[in-house]
Amino acid sequence: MTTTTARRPNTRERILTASLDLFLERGFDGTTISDIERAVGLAAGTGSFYRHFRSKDDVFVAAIQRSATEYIERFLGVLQELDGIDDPVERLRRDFHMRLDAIQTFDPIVRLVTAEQERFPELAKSFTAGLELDQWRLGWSDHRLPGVVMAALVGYGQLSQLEDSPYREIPADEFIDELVAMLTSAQVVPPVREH
Amino acid sequence: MTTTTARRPNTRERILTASLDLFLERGFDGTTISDIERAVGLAAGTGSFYRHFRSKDDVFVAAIQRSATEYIERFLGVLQELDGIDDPVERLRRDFHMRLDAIQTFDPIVRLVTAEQERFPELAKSFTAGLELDQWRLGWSDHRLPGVVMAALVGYGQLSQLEDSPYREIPADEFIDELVAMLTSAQVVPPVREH
DNA sequence: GTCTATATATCGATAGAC
DNA sequence: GTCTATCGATATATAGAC
Repeated sequence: MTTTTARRPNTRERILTASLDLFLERGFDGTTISDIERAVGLAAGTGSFYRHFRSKDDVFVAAIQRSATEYIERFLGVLQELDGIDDPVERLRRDFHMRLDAIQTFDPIVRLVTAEQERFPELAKSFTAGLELDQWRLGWSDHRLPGVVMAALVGYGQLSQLEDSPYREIPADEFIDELVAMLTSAQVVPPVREH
Repeated sequence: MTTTTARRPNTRERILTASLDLFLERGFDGTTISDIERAVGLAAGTGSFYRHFRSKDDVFVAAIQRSATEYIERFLGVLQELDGIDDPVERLRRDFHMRLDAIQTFDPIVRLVTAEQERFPELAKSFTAGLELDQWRLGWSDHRLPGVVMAALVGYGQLSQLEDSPYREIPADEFIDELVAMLTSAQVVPPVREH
């Protein structure tokens, strides 16, 4: 019903998703405009791409920012969902699963951004803003366990994605259950959030 | 005293170190031969580089492999040094410090290699061979704590290098001491190595 | 909105004079 | 061992026909 650009042709959207895949796979320099055109069904080598984006830099920034938005939205969504859970232990478990999912899903994108952060310095902030790791506000001096547990979760997220890592043998459920058990037995189950 | 190539002119060596810095900073594609020539004092744009290396791929592989060698040598050196320590707790502490140091020092290089692993698949193995994370051979089914602790160490290594991370406030000494304390109080202090 | 054709620039690499 | 000059390939981006 709008008359501007939301009509129908989603070529721009398809370029956005296809180019993100290519950037993740081959990096910024390793991806050519022709690659992007080919990926969305346009003839490679022709400048058809430029009817949808002004430059290669443009589509990179747009693709990353779209991911960052999606990331933060998912993060906040699950966080809201968590508020409906009464049992603090179960809430903690779900919280860990959500964080692990976020780490594993968006890790490649974060790596891409950090790899290209000399060229696009402002993009790095799009992600660091979303993930507040010290949400509990339990300082290191008060209790050490939460800090260790959170680090372990991040470490597991990294290690379980490595090729020959023994952590691939450990299911995420079990690892998280162990972290939750450590916290509960030490009686350190903080309120996950307060609004 | 040899007559082959070990005479004096260290231009090759200087290219090696300079190009590694450039690759780390700008990536493989982002670094040009002219950049390398300029960095070592040769006239940019002339092919003087090619009197020392046959191609850009060549210098990349050589630079990475040199780093991998240095990495493994340091790793094994500290490991040998560790054998001279009788107190198992102190040995564990030193072991953790060594691993953390390795993680933090070589993390940028590992990131570079993984980013470029489509172009140089064989290089990825240069590093994974060195760092055996399940050295203890304590499986997850036997004891869970060592797996959690090792993941925490890796996670701390990553998190303490992030810009705005609260983990920057936690000294490595304290974090490692906490991990060691957790293991000792649970009476899980494995022999770090057997030869 | 897509293609043809092309301008412009840069990069990796080589041949050859010094 | 370093520089001059250059080839060939490929990349971003543009102008214009359809």
